[in-house]
Amino acid sequence: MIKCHLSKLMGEKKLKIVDVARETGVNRGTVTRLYHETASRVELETIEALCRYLGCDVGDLFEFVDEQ
Amino acid sequence: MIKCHLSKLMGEKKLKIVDVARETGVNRGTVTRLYHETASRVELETIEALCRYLGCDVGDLFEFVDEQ
DNA sequence: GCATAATGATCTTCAGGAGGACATTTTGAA
DNA sequence: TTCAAAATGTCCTCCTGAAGATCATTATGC
Repeated sequence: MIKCHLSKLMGEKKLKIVDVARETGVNRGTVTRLYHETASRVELETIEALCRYLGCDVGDLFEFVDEQ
Repeated sequence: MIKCHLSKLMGEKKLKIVDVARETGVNRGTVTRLYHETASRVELETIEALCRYLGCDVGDLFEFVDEQ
């Protein structure tokens, strides 16, 4: 599965969902879905905005977890 | 921007688009879009299949390139 | 206690990926 | 070189889910 670490990254910086949505321009519903890992599709634009805002790379945000 | 290194990864292994599509179960059109970097949205399921098949992590497949 | 902010949940709209079909190009064997 | 099969590019339709807005509920702090 692909694990999204947005909640962890946000937690480390004590960020709120509204903060991330407001500062990145990404829709709040989208941030919420990624935060709770209920998203199954992502816009590359969204990934870019989050990486830029969080100062991280794609690999920090998403991780491939092999669970055969 | 978010750069997709699928073409590079495929080139290193001398893989064809059909190979990747057939082996991963991902639609050929989707592989083509990622190969030519014309995709703007990705299914997490697709990323998972590609990572598993290529034996790489998400960060190897997608890279955040800051170009302010 | 109350006002404000934050979050969760739901609905509609719509862009674009998924999947399939067809045309064209490339490849390789005869 | 010729021809058939494979690979790729392109176009079309369908359908999912992000985007955006709104409302109800919960949390925060003054």
